[in-house]
Amino acid sequence: MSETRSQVLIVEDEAQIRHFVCLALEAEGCVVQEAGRLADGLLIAGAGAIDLVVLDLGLPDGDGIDFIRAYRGWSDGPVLILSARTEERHKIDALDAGADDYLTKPFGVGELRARVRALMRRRQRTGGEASPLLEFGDIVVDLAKRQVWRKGEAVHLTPIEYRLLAMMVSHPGQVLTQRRLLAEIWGASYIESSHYLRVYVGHLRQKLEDDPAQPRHFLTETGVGYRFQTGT
Amino acid sequence: MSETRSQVLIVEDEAQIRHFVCLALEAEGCVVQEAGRLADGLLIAGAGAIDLVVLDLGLPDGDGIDFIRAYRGWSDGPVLILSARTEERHKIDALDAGADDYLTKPFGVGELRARVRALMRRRQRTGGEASPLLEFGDIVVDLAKRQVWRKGEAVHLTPIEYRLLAMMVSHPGQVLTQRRLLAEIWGASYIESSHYLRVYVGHLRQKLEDDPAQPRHFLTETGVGYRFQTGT
DNA sequence: GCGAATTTTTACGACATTTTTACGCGCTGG
DNA sequence: CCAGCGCGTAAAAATGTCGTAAAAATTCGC
Repeated sequence: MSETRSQVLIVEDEAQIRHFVCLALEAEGCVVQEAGRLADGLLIAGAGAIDLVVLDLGLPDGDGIDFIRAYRGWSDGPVLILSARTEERHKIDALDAGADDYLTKPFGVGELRARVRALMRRRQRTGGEASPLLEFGDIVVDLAKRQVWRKGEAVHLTPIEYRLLAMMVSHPGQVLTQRRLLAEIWGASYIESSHYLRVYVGHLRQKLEDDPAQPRHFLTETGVGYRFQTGT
Repeated sequence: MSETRSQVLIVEDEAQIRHFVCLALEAEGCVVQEAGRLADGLLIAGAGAIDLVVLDLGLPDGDGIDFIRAYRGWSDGPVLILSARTEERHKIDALDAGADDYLTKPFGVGELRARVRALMRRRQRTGGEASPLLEFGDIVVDLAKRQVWRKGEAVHLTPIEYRLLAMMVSHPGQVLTQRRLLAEIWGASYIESSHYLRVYVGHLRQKLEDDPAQPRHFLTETGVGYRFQTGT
C-alpha cells in the first residue's frame, strides 16, 4: 500500500454535503479536491491526474450530464453520481452518458465509501500484489505466501516447523515460553512435552542457521523458552 | 460492436424475478444463463466465459457473499447484486466482497438496464486493451477466454480442472490451503474431501507438467495445500 | 434414450511427517 | 566428584498424507 494516494475530485454546490463527502473520502485515504461549480470542476479535471470524480447532478451553472460527456471526451476514469433526483429517467441518462454509479440522497457514508472502494478496486486490478516480507539477515519470510528463503534459496518447512517459525518471527526479540509455544502449536494438553520443542527448534536451526551448533537467530533461554534474534 | 454477444449469468431463486431480469437483459442483446441456486451458479460461472453476473443475495442454499468471494478467486468480471435487503451493512459487505454494484428491490427495469450497460462499457474499456495472458514457462493461460496452452498447443481442461488451475495461477507463489480450494471449487461442505484435490491436481500435472512425477509448477505442501510455482 | 465426457469413489503402494526412543554433553549444587 | 537436570542430536518407529490408476456413478449432448 505504499503507492501514491488516489486523487478524487468532488463537484457539489452545497458546502455542507461537500464537506461531508470530503471527510468520508479522506477517511478512505484519498486526496480530495473540491469544486462548487461545473466550470471549476472541469478545470480541475482537465488538469489531469484525477482518479475518481464524485459529481452532484443538481448544480447551479449547468447540467451534470454535460460534465460527464465533456469529461468522457478525454478520460475513462470512474465517475460516481450523487443526486437528489430519484426518478429513474435521470439515473438512466446519467449512466448512459458515461457515469459508473449513481447514488441518491440521502445516502449513508458507509455505502458511499464502499462504492468508492469498489470503483477504485476495479481501477487498479492490474497491479501485482506484493506481500510483506520479513527479512532477518540471510532469512526472508513471506507469511502471506507461506514461503521461506535462506540466502535466496527457497527452504522447505513442514507444517510444524513453519508454525514454530511463524510464531517466533512474529515476536522478534521476545522470549516465548515453552508452555506458550507448546500450547499454540501442539495444543493445551502438550504443555509439558517440552521435548518436541528441542527436536523442532533443532530442525529450524539445521535448515536456517549458518552454524546450527552456534545459533545466531534461534536462541535458547534455558529453563524458560526460546527467543528469535533478528540482527546478526 | 459486431462482437459476440455478452454472456450473462443470473443467480436468483424466484422464478418470476429471474424471468423479469432475463427479459430485460435479452433486450440489451445479452445471452442469458439462469441458475436458481448458488451451487448451480458457481458451476456455470466456472464452466464458461461469463461476462457479467447478476446475483440475488437471498438464496436458499447459501449466502451470496460467499459466491462473490469464490467467483473473485478466478475472475475479475463484473458482478451486480440484486437484493431485497436495504440495510447499509449488507450493501457494504457485498461491495467489499468484490461486487461492483448493488441494486435494491424493487427496481425499475430501465435502471437495471442502464447499470448493466455501464458495467459492460467499463469492462470493454479496461479489459479490452490489456490482454490478460499469464505465462509460466511452457504454460500460457488466458483467464478471459478460458483457454490454456502448453508449448503452443491448446490443452483441454474440464470445468473443475480449469477452476482449480485458475485459482492457482491467480495466486502465484502462494500456498492455497486444501480447505480454501475445496470450499471455493466444490463448496463449503466439501472441506474435508481432500482426496478430490489429489485427483485433480494429478490431472493438471498430467496435462501441464513435463514430468508429472516431478512437478515444477504444481507443488505439494504436505498437510497444508498446494502452491503454484511460476518460475522454472 | 444412448454414448461420451466428466465427476465421484475406491484401493493401495510410496512417501513425508510426526512421535518416540536413545544417548552424549554441559552445567549446577551437594 | 558425581548425580541430576535440561538441552541437543540422531535415527528408528508409528502415523498420517499423498499419488495413481481404474472402476462406478453421474451428467451432458445429441
